[in-house]
Amino acid sequence: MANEMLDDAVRSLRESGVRMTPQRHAILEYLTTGHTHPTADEIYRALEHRFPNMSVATVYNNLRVFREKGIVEEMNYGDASSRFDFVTTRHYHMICEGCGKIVDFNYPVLDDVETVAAHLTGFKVDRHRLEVYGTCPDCQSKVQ
Amino acid sequence: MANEMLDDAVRSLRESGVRMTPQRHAILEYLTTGHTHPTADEIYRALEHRFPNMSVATVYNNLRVFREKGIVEEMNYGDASSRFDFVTTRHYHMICEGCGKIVDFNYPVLDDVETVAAHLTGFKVDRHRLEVYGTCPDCQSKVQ
DNA sequence: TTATTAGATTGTAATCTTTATAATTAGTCT
DNA sequence: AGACTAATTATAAAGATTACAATCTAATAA
Repeated sequence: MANEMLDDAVRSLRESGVRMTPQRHAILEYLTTGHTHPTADEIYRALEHRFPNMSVATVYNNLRVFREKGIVEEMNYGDASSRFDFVTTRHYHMICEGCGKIVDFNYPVLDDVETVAAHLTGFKVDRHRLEVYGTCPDCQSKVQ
Repeated sequence: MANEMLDDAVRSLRESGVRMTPQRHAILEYLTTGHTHPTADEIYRALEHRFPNMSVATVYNNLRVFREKGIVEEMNYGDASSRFDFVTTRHYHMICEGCGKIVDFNYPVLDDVETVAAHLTGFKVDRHRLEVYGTCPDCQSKVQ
């Protein structure tokens, strides 16, 4: 079972002159294998047994590179640390205010907002970000 | 020229049992007089000449109170510190990726997104947040 | 295959933002 | 005015992220 997302990312990075190191590859692998929305520290702790000498700075450096190349999206929500999401298909985020859980959901891309916003502000629009906040089913049942 | 927004905020806070101190009043005043989207530190520095003994903690404490009461909105965007926005009418934010400038723009509230998201995820929806990123006119002319 | 070189990693310290804590001060209510 | 309780202050601490210099290594080509 090949990991196409991983392969694509590696290829795309190589093509733009980014070297592939074992640590870098492992971070990409982690992001593309079901681990959604981790923090930098979560990635670091998940990989430190494979790379006992890896520095936290390496995780941050790579996440910055990936962000700059459009491979991952960085999210700051609330007061916690940043979370990083491998960019695949366009989706938005539903965030639980109780436990911080993040769930993806699909919705038609809001192109009209970008058009209107560009017209009103004079900005050259690049992208937008939408997050919906609420209470997840687990936290709903806990409160009752 | 009275500041209605300020008066409303003070009244609403008083009614919910929040005491009005000179520092607290000054922070509200700052937020309602044309200073949009400041950081906690910007507020602190703007007021320290009037309140030489004021602590940074006071600014943070008050911003938390205001946020809990729905008087201000806290925004974390990018890697910088939180910015705080006095809540008036519903609006969204356009953010410049070049210089960090934030401009408000109005757009019909995206109720439908909340409904769909609630249906897809099972969350109980509370609110949403939308930000558009791009390049402001100033930065556009600089780049050329 | 080896040498080269620019980029990547490491380890650590430093920075920056935000929160915690305890003591003091000061609004608000009666 | 007095009492009660919240707010402020000052400081320390925590936590996340970045800076930096030294070392290492992936990619390239001889």
